[in-house]
Amino acid sequence: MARRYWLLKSDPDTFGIEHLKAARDRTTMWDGVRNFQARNYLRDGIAVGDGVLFYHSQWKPPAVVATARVVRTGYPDPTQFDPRSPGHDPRSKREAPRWFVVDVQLDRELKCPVTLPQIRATPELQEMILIRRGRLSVQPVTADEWRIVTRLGGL
DNA sequence: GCCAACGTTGGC
DNA sequence: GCCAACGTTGGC
Repeated sequence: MARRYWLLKSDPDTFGIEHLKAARDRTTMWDGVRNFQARNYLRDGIAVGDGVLFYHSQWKPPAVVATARVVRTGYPDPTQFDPRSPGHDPRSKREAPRWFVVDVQLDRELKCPVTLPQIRATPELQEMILIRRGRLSVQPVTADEWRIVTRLGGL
């Protein structure tokens, strides 16, 4: 299967590019997603080797800041079983987990972040789910969109 | 911090 | 199966 592309949003106050750079192997488990549509992509859609646009949400302005690569896919989010975790979900059972994660490894930091206003202002990017439908923290990106965004970012 | 968009939940 | 209530997301 051809390599596919995704955009993953994270609030940098919780987990941002600086955290990822500091992580062991520059790799992190992408936990905490609690939206079913996003969950389905994490569980069923994303494959090892797929490309990731790392996006800082809740930032001024929000922006794509780096590319990353998927290094492990589709396993249960351990935080859902942890009563002390903010991600705890009492409805999750070990044998029937509700929430899933992938592992991503930092690839390249963009030379200049590609901001949401910039994306909105780019005619070729009008079909991005980021624009068409907000509030989805895991979303597919086309190969064309990937190429345009990374180019705007100076890669 | 507000609130709009959207999805899930649950009473009936 | 409808739909109002509720929770989450995320731009502003």
